[in-house]
Amino acid sequence: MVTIHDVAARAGVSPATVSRFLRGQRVRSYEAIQAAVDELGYWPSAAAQSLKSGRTNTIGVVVPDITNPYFAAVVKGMESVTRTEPYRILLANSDESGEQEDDVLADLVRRVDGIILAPATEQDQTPLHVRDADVPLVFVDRDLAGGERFDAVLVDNDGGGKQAAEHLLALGHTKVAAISGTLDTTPGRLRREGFVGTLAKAGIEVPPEYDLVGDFKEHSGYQLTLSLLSLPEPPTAIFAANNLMTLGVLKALHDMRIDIPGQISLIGFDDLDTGPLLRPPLTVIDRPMVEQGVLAMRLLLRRLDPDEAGGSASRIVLDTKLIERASTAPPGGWPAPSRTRKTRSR
Amino acid sequence: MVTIHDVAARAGVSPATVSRFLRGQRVRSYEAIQAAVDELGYWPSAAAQSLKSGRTNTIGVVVPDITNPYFAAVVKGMESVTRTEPYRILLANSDESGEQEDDVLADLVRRVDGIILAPATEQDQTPLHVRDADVPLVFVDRDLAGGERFDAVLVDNDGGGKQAAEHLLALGHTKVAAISGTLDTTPGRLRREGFVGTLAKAGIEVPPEYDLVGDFKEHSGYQLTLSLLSLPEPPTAIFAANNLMTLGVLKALHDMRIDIPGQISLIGFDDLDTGPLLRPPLTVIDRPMVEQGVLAMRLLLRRLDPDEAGGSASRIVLDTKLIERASTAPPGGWPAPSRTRKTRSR
DNA sequence: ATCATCACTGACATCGATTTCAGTTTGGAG
DNA sequence: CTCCAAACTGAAATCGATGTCAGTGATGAT
Repeated sequence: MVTIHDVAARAGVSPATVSRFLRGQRVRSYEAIQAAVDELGYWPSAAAQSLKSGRTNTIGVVVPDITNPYFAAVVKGMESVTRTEPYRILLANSDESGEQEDDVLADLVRRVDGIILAPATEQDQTPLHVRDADVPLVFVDRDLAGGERFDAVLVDNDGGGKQAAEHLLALGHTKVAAISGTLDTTPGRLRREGFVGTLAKAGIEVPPEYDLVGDFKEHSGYQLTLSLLSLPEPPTAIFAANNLMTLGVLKALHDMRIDIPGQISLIGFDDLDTGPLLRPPLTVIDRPMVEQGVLAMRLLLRRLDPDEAGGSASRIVLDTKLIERASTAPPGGWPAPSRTRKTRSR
Repeated sequence: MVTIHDVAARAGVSPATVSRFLRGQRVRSYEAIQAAVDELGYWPSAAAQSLKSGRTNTIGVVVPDITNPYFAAVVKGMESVTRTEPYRILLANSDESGEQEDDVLADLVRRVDGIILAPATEQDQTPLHVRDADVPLVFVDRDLAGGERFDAVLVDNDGGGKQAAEHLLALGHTKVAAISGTLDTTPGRLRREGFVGTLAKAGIEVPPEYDLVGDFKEHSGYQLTLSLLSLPEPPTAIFAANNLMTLGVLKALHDMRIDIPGQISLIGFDDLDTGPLLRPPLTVIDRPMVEQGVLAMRLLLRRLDPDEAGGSASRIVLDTKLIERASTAPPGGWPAPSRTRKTRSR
């Protein structure tokens, strides 16, 4: 490895002068130094720089599942911000597991300047210890109980659940099932509350056998749908609380040859690239994805900027939006009460 | 920040002894040291360790687009391997651009112990300079001209193109279009060659207006399909060389109200989670995804293991597999010649 | 020619952990 | 009780870059 000493020796100056030159200060023998740098192909050691400066120029990003298109988009948004900065992203999967998250965080705090986290559960307090290590922490997608003093980029999950419920109500559904995500995550809990609560206000109770809880993974959407179909009286509409579970529901309905939306309407949370191309095109609650990553990374970089750091926590909450496609319709072929419906496809 | 000196002071020993204890050597006052470590919440500084050891315990991963489900799956595979190792993944997007890739690589070589790369182009020689920095390099998905001396995990792209062609031939198609990926990437070039070459051997030429080249992104699949449809004589089948372009084709065909496979058959390369759920379920050339990431990471870690390093380059080539679904059928409703077809759906 | 000023330079200490080397302590044998 | 080998310990050097500080050299004014 070629060090700053080698460059200094070849240029006939001291390492201090080479260092000054590299940091843009004026130096008498800059030509000789530049030549030495080029000829030796010198690049400063990141480890040595980190040790001296206390900064790693690295951001830790922990998501539950990078193959979930939502998180992939969020990470891409983050990446687009760091591209023009000296920062890089250290990526880790928690696999929706609190323990794995803990392990990974313990390791990350030693290596990064800041962390963006989508916590596996709301209850886990480990992430708060990250603060002890003086590593700024930003939440994205999911919040933490007691995490109010941290920056966060969230969406209005409750409002999204409400939009889904109102859509089904407007179509005239009364036998409505919810497949929620893990209830100790922010989106799992709030989407359900928004959905079930709105139905309750309209006088429609979701009975326990319709009020199911999955784990945000495709398989649970599939399984829970099968259990719904085995009920003596299956629902006429299903709300699935994230993209992967929605796919699971869709697969199960296909496998059981259920007509959508003829027999059962399906509304999901989070749009998919393939959303408009599915059988049938999915009605979903959509939200900004790439933008969430961009915002989260900007918040974090602001904390890392010595001029701008400090200040109270920024808690950004983005709005969700209903995208009506063809997977929802009035129940049992009955006409929708008092409302014109346009089926949209992108 | 609490250092090894603080621990040493509290335990009444020298830093050297603390260091030895932490590395598992026998030490007289291990109880006092352990207590001091716990009470102070000491974790060794990664930067200092890297400086001393010359290792960062970090692997750089550069892919063209993390939102492509294929690459997301590959990265997940890599992650599953590093989980049980002390290594972490530094992720970067090249966005299919050689220049961005160069920038990122120049930065990465200073920070990582090894790099896994899916090169943006086959021609770019920059990655070879990575070798100069003594950083082991493994290719995944895509190869580099002159990169034969590096480890690589690839698939039989040529064979995959051939499978696609044979499938369409068996169905009786003669007016067949190909939407290839960038031709200066391995998969772009080889999939086209396998496809066009196989058709040629069967006596079917793909005329220039059917022989189109996209950029692996959805939009190009969309645009090129529109251009195919505007021809006086559109093809009866389209082969799209990756998942995203296939979606673009599908959207274009939907938007133009083309019946699939009635008017045009579509076969893609790379399966999607939603593949079986699309309108119609897609016939594709499939290949291992997560497994490719696993294999690539294993190869790299082997190079990094001082006991096992060395040795000549491992070049792993995996097989592709045809998955027949409903997006392909004989042209113009004609019956397939001499072959029974089963439509599979997962 | 002399001196004050400014621009630049190099020796050295530093960041935190590890390793070497020259001790010191311990335990057991005699 | 003495001595020796084995086990353990701490001071100091090291990894590579950078910041401090006490200069050295150049420049301009008188």
